[in-house]
Amino acid sequence: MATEVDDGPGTEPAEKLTAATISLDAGFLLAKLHAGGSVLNNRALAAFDLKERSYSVLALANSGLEPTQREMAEFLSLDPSQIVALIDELEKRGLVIRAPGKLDRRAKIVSSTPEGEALFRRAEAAARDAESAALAGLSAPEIATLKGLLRKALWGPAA
Amino acid sequence: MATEVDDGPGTEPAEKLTAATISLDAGFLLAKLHAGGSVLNNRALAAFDLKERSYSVLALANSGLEPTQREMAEFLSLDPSQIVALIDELEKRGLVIRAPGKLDRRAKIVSSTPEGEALFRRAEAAARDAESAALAGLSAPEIATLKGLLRKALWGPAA
DNA sequence: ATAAATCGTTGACTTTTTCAACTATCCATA
DNA sequence: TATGGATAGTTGAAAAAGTCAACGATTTAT
Repeated sequence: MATEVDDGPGTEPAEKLTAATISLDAGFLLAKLHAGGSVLNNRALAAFDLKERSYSVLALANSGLEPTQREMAEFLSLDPSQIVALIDELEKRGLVIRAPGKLDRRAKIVSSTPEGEALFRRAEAAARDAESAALAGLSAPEIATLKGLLRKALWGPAA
Repeated sequence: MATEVDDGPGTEPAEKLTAATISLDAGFLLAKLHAGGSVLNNRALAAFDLKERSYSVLALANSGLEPTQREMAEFLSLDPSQIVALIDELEKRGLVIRAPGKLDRRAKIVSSTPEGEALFRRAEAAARDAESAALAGLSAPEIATLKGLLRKALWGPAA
């Protein structure tokens, strides 16, 4: 991530390079939209002393799905050691707790404290607003279509 | 990014966490699909001693649009200093050249050498295959819709 | 019982990102 | 037509993120 995006997408200064063939590349488009959204997201989450990463960990801890750290790592496309650091931080702040896995005591299940849940609720609302800003160029049905396609690409028709 | 993705999407081992509300978050979906695609992309580009970053710079140099480094930086959501390093590398390999801007001599226009163009053609084909693999879960029309929505979100209905 | 595999953790290492200078050049305007 | 402020590229340093191999504790397979 770097410069650009000061007031959300749509405010860019010309973008003559959109004519380059790389702007038809899905990977590039995903990266660029993600980059712009990240700026807005992190800006919104900073009010809660969270970043995209710690927010997503907090979200999984709040899911009620009792995820292990390993599952979090895989789901978030992060190295297990990065999860350790993120959870250390959240745990230190009293937002999540580690508990030994019920049927596998090697694993640790991460869940949210009441404080963590309260913070998550507020952060979630802010993140939703940031997403709206990042996708302001799309209508509600278009956003639904977009998300549906992304989900299908990731997990197939099932999910 | 990190672990996962060994044979493209659709080969994941369960993904129980898809039920978490964060998997409805556009930012998360964009990041995750991009992460998976990046692994495939970089794997494919490694055969040409390129990474996603250097490939995208090479692509812009091959666009015929005579981009300046600044324009590249903004378009690729990178810091200008990162562009310097990427171009240094490509220039050292004889794939691109810097030329002073015609009407602004501060700016440097980056364009491709014949060698750079030849390499780009081959790398482009490999990148296309990697994209197909990353989006294997979608049909051709769905991919077109997805790209269209991403482009619209970024640049509005025009582009 | 034993061996191999897995989970979380640590620490080292590399890469990427961020940011503040600095030079050269451009632009505005007095 | 000078002069001041902005902008393009570059450099270098510092912070953050990513990669990877090892280890103890535990589980699974034999």
